[in-house]
Amino acid sequence: MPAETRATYHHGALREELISASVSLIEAEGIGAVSLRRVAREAGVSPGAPYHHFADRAALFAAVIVRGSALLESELRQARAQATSGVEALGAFVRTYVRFAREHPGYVHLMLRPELSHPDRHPDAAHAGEGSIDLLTAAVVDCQREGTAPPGDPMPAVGLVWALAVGIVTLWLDGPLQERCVDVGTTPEVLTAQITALLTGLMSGSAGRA
Amino acid sequence: MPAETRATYHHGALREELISASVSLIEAEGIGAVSLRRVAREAGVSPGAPYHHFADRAALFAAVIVRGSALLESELRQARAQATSGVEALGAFVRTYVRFAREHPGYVHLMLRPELSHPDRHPDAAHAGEGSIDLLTAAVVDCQREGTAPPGDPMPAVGLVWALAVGIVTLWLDGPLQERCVDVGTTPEVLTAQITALLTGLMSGSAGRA
DNA sequence: CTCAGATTCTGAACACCGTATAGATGGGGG
DNA sequence: CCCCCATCTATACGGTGTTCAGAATCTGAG
Repeated sequence: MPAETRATYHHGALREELISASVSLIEAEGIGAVSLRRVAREAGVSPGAPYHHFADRAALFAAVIVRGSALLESELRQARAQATSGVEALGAFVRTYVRFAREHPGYVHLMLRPELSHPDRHPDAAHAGEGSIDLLTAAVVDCQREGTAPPGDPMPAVGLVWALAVGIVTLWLDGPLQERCVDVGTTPEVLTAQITALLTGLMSGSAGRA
Repeated sequence: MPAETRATYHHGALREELISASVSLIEAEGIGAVSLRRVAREAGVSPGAPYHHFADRAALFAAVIVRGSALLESELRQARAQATSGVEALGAFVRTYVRFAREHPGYVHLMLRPELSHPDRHPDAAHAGEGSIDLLTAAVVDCQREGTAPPGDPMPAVGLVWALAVGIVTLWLDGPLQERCVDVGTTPEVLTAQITALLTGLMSGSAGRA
């Protein structure tokens, strides 16, 4: 079943291996090195083979995103289960996302480049992250129950925490945050305090509607 | 001097027009539609012509980034001049960045995709954003003088504000923030409160070193 | 004004890319 | 057992980044 000049004519698990090969290739040589032909070559098949499993290149990348989002969501769910309060869960989410991006940069690089997966044509990729957003929303609602987030529409707070995580991850993957700043992923109590402060800011401002 | 089947054999200002055409093309058809040949065609010139002004495709995109960063920096400088405190300046920075991304998405899309400009091979693009970071750092130092940011290394606070801005802009350009959340760019007092709260969190935590 | 040299652009070429198609291969149901 | 059909190969087409020889034009020195 593995690659490496396989013996059988049929691959057996080409679809899954194309997804894995994409992730590995991004992590080894960067997103700029990823092409359908290259991924196929890496899996030991001809350039046309992927088209029996994916409609086009964007569909392959959409499948990578679906897999990565499921992985991330399960880690986020685990992080929330270990948290003892909504605010703690939010801090854990950001830390978990940053750690996930460091451990699986291939998935995250693709998640952050929607032009490669054409979410408008591949709705499964567009909706892949919704489970994670639901978790985030639930944690914000917990905060509202605990009085640590303003009542009303939780979406502004969700968007802000989400943006903070995406920003940290982006700057991390691109390099500048690694070079200039402290490793935010390994200082949980500081980050939790920052998330708390963020929600406090949301509370003190006239948020909820704007 | 304009494009559109020019009369003269020599273009006259091809370098600048290639940069502008890149930005326009991104804004009109998205980053996926941008290729060197297409940009050259848009400027009314043969595929080989750009190579007399740029070493390769990445060099053209690096020049776009340099121009966009200068534009952004001047707007950030203006925002800081109008602020009456360090914290207010930080809020103004984030709002200005978000507004800039909405008004000039072509520049920002390229700034957020370093694999297209190869910053390692084109150091001018790598250092293009440093002026803006210096402004951000100066504002954080102002906060430290005002007692609204913790003393010591300002970089953790700089990184956090920077990440927040990048995250909001990324989610905005990619769509999800537009669909789900409130327009954070038009609610200055709320955002300022959030930045204040962020710095308060940095202060209360054991920040500065980690 | 003339004309040589440097600069800018064209057009053809190369390898690689995404994608489509026709045909070879072989595993699974009658 | 054998035929069907999903899977894979081989090949082809247009588009892309890049190179290069040569044509067109600008420049400035005489």
